[in-house]
Amino acid sequence: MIPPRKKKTSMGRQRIEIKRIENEEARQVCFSKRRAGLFKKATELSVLCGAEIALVVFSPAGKPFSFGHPSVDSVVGRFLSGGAAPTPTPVVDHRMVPARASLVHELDRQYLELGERLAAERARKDALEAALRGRWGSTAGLLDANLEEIGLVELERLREALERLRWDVAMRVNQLVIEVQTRSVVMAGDAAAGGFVGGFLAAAEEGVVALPPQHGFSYGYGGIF
Amino acid sequence: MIPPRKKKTSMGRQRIEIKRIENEEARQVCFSKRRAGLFKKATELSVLCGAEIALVVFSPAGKPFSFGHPSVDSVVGRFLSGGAAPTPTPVVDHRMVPARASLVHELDRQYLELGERLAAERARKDALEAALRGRWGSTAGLLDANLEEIGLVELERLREALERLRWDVAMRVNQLVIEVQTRSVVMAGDAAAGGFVGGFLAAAEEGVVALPPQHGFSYGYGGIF
DNA sequence: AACTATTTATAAGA
DNA sequence: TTCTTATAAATAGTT
Repeated sequence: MIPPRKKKTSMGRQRIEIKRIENEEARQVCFSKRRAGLFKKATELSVLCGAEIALVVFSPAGKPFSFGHPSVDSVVGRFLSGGAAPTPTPVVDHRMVPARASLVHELDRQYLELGERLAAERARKDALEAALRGRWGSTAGLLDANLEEIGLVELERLREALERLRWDVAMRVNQLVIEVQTRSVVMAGDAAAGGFVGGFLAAAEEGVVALPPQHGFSYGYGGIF
Repeated sequence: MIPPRKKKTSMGRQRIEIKRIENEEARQVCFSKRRAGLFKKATELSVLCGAEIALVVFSPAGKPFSFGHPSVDSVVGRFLSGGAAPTPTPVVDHRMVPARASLVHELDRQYLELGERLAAERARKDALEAALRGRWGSTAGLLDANLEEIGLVELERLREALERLRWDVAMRVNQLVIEVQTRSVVMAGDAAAGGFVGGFLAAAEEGVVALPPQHGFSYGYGGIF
């Protein structure tokens, strides 16, 4: 019996790397699909487990989507007003500020955060020095590190270094973009070959400009970074 | 020919109806798994498409979990204020607390002052980092190079390496948070002791989930990295 | 928007 | 909880 050979009409799902999709159209398509999937998952979680959920997503184009159970407002409200602890704040690293700070108290929080960070910088400097030499000073290097074995202190060190590197590279790239732009005719061929500059020019055309993140200064909270 | 009978050690994934799970334990297990999945999806969406996302989830037990890119507050703030572009400085809603107006003003001044002092402190730290950065590169051949002299190809390679590393670190942190959460009781005492680990644990106990590492780069999409 | 081949997520069980 | 396994569900690349 001859198995009716069905021609493969599709390559099927391919594995992809989780990093920014540079192609604009592909990015938009992916966004649409995954947004749908994300909202579905959120809905299922709230139904299955009775969990309260608030989900707000802005598309790359700036269009807002939201889901809330019972409602975005109620959940966000509960989250924001959850723990305005007026009591003695234990010494907490600035990055670990409880995620429930109120939007209204944001300025207060940043003020405290700065103070805490300032103290933390001083207090941690020595430990930092030790950790650095001990772990990274003479090893194969940052890029070869086995993340599984990295501890919290080293992780923090890594984060800071990354932040700084990212900034340095971004600056260097901006410079290159400017240089390249001034001789676009000459570089046209090379840009296409490398892809990197081309991508940046494309980004530049979108009006994208790397902001100077005051060196390791993080506004974000509610997370490690 | 006797087909080697493989005993089915598992029923595999079974299809379930999307309705409230009445069994409390099963509900908790499901919540844990699906929460992890949901946050992963949210992270992937933000990375792949550069979408701004705020996700807040309360477990059946009332424990809060959150994820935000760039931060929960910034996204929620943008959402509440009608889709305006996110501002580097989170919006403070004065309307809700009119009595605080002057206080806010004063805080604002002190805030700036603190920032200046912090900058000085940071400068010292930078010197240290610079030195260390040089050593890492000795093997990798990238990090110790003078960025001024790095060409496009190398820059692209560096970018890719950073991209990967950034993701790995974020994942590793998420994993640590999860691990730590499972020992919150044991570690509770240490958390109060303060310091980086203490703060980390404190944050973890509150269900804080690591943010995607794209802080410092402004408008949701189009960033360099 | 629809179609599949695959990858990914996850329900059960241990 | 964590690990495993079989299977359901999501989705990347195409049409």
